[in-house]
Amino acid sequence: MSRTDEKTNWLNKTEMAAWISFIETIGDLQYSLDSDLRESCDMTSGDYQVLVYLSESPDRRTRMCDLAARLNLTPSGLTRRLDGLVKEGSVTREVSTEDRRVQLAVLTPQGHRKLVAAAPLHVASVRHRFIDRLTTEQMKHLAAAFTSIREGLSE
Amino acid sequence: MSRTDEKTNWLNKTEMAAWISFIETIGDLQYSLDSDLRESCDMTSGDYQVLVYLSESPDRRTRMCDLAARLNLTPSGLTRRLDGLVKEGSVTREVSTEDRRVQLAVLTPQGHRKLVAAAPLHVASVRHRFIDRLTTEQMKHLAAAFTSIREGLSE
DNA sequence: CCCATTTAGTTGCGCTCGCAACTATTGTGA
DNA sequence: TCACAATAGTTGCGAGCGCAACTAAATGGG
Repeated sequence: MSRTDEKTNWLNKTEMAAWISFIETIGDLQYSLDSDLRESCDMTSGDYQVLVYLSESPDRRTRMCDLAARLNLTPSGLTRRLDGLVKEGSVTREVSTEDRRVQLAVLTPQGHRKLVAAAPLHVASVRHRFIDRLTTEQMKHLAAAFTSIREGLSE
Repeated sequence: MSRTDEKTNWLNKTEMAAWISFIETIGDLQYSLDSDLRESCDMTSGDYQVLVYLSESPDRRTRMCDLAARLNLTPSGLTRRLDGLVKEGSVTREVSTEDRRVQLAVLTPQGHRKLVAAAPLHVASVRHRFIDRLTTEQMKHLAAAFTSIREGLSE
C-alpha cells in the first residue's frame, strides 16, 4: 500500500503506531487468555462468560435472549454454546412459567463449582497477560480510550 | 462471582474498569470493521490482510509458511484462506524453483486492483471507528500500552 | 374473538479454522 | 550414500458460529 491518493486521508505515524500496536496485539492476547483457561480449567472463554453471567443473575438463571444479547451471540450461536454446557452438566434448561416461549438457562451447582474453581485462575491469567503490563495511569488512559471508542460504535 | 478468597488477588476498581472497557469493546470494534469491509469491498479483513502483505512483499509473492506466521494462521488455515483468494482470482500459487516443497502465493494484477480499491475505504473505516475517537495523546498512550502487553506475551 | 404480526428459540447449511495424519521434498549424520 | 529427521503444504474431521427457514407462543388491531 505505497500508492498515494489525493483524496484519501492515510494514517500518519502516530495514528499508524496506535492502530498497528492494537491490531497486532489483540489476537495474541485473546489467544493467550483462551489457552490459559483451556489448560487450567478445560474451558473456553465463551463458556466462562456464560457461567459468569448466570452466576450474577437472580436465581442464577436467565432468558436465552438476554444471554445472547449480553454475549453478542446470535440465537443459534447461543443454542449451540448452551448445548455444550448442558451436556457437561454446568447448565440446565427450564421453560419459563411466565412465557412458554422462553427457555431459562440455569446454572447448576456443578457449574457454579466449576466457575468458582476457574475464577481465580482466570483472574491470575488476566493479571499476567494484561494488568501487570500496565501502570495505573495507563489503565486509566486505556479505560477512557476504549470507552470512547465503544460509545462511538453505538453511533 | 462475589465469593472472596484470601489467596486470590482480585481486580480493583481501576483494573476492572480497564479490563472491562477493553474486553467489551474489541469484539464490537472488530465486528464493525469487518462489516464495513464486507459491505464496501465484499471482502473479509482476513483476505485484506493477505493482500496487504503480498503487496508489500518482493515481487508481490511470499512463501506460504511466512504468510502463515505473519497472519497467525496454521498451515491448514492458510491453505483454505488462499483457496478462496485463488478462486476469486486475486492470488495464484506457484511452486518455488529453489525449494520444491514451498508454494509461493502471488498477488495477481486483479488482486492488486482489488486492494487498491479497498485500501482507502478500509482506512476511512479505521478512522471512523477507532482513530477519530482518540486524541493524539490517547493514541500515544495506547500504542505504549499495547506494545508493552505485546512484549509481555512473547515472554 | 380471531387472525396477522412479533418474539423466542431450534435446526439445516455453509464458512472459517485448528488438529492430526499424510505426502513430498530437503537436510543431516554415520 | 543412505536412512532418518525436519520442513512445507494439503486433506479429513470436528468445533464454533452466523444466516435463513422453521415451529411455537404471545400480542395486538379490527
